Amino acid sequence: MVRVGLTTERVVRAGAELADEVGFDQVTVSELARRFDVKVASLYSHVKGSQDLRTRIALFALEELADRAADAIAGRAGKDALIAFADAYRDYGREHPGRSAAARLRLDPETAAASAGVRHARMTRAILRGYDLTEPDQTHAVRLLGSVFHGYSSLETAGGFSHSAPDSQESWMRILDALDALLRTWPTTPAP
Amino acid sequence: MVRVGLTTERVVRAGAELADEVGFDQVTVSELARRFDVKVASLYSHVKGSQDLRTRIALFALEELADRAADAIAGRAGKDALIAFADAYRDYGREHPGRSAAARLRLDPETAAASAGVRHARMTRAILRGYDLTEPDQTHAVRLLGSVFHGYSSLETAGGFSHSAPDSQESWMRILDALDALLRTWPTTPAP
DNA sequence: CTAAGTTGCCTAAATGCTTTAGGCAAATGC
DNA sequence: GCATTTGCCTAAAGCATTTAGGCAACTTAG
Repeated sequence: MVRVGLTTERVVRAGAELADEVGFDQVTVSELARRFDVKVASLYSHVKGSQDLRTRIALFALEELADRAADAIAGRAGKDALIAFADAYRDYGREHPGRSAAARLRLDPETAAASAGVRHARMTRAILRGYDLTEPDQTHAVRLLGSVFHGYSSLETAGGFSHSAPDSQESWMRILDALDALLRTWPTTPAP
Repeated sequence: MVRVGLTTERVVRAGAELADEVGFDQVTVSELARRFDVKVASLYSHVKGSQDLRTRIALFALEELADRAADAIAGRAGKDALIAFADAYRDYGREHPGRSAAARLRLDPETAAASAGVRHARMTRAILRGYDLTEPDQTHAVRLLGSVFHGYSSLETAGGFSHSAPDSQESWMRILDALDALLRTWPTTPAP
């Protein structure tokens, strides 16, 4: 009996790769076992089950994405920072569609609170310090940016913007220009 | 043998209700059979299988949502129309989380092209006629609005905005104010 | 270096969802 | 009333999930 050297870490990482290949909701403990050339039951020592595996992949993706975003904004400010930050999200979604979908998994409140999700929120606030927003407008803006990054990435991955002009890259740049302009002139009071 | 009176229509509708109760990705042909008090195999005359069922629920949701959005914008223009339209999306997500998730299912290109998705795109363009955007800025704006509606609804359903101030309704209103302002002053050329 | 303990992977088995094949009975139409 | 279509059935095979219990291979202490 040869030991493959499984650990929770390695299982989750392989799960993330599998997600990128076949889609996050097609990730299965059985397929993972096949890839490790190991019996299914063996994985249950490292992962509580299918749901636990998915949650762990989600946490892993959130962490990885937060690391990338942090790298992207380091040493930048203002619009530069906004663009680098936004690009980190979009690029992650294009390079790792499965992990990106995983990062959007609904987590229960305690898990979410202990996840890298809070780093994402903090970084978004940091970006917004380059603009002149008072609380609670800053919170509204955090939610807007989250929605746009999340939504755009999701639609783009679903193929929503392919096969039609102008290309996605063009729209993305113009949307970021627009968001930058919006944040600089954020309407304090409802427009007439 | 009593006949229940199954049709594809009824099966799909029940599937949509099931999705709202247990979540779109927990929808199962078996559970549906249980609810109709019918054997599983019986459903396979009405639906090709699990994947087909999910796709049909997605198409149903897209249609229903398009109808609602169309009602919402009828007789309105400008910011009024924008808000009514956006609210239709958000309300649908809150009333029908499962169907709303279904509407975000990735469809293959031909299916998508034949779906109510194209009505959504057309309506979004109609909203934007109230603003002074030239092509291709209109397309960029369509994509931005799609991302925001999609993303906000998805994050809100995931519980992202609960348990923190200000409440989601407040943010939503301020975000729509901001989008309206943005569309009225859409930056034609990248800001410096 | 060996014995004891721990860990890693195994076999076995139950449960449940999916899907196909083929059959009988109820509704429908001539 | 009879034939056809349609609706739901039984049966069975395949695969994913999950738990229980076992043996072999590492690790560590004496």
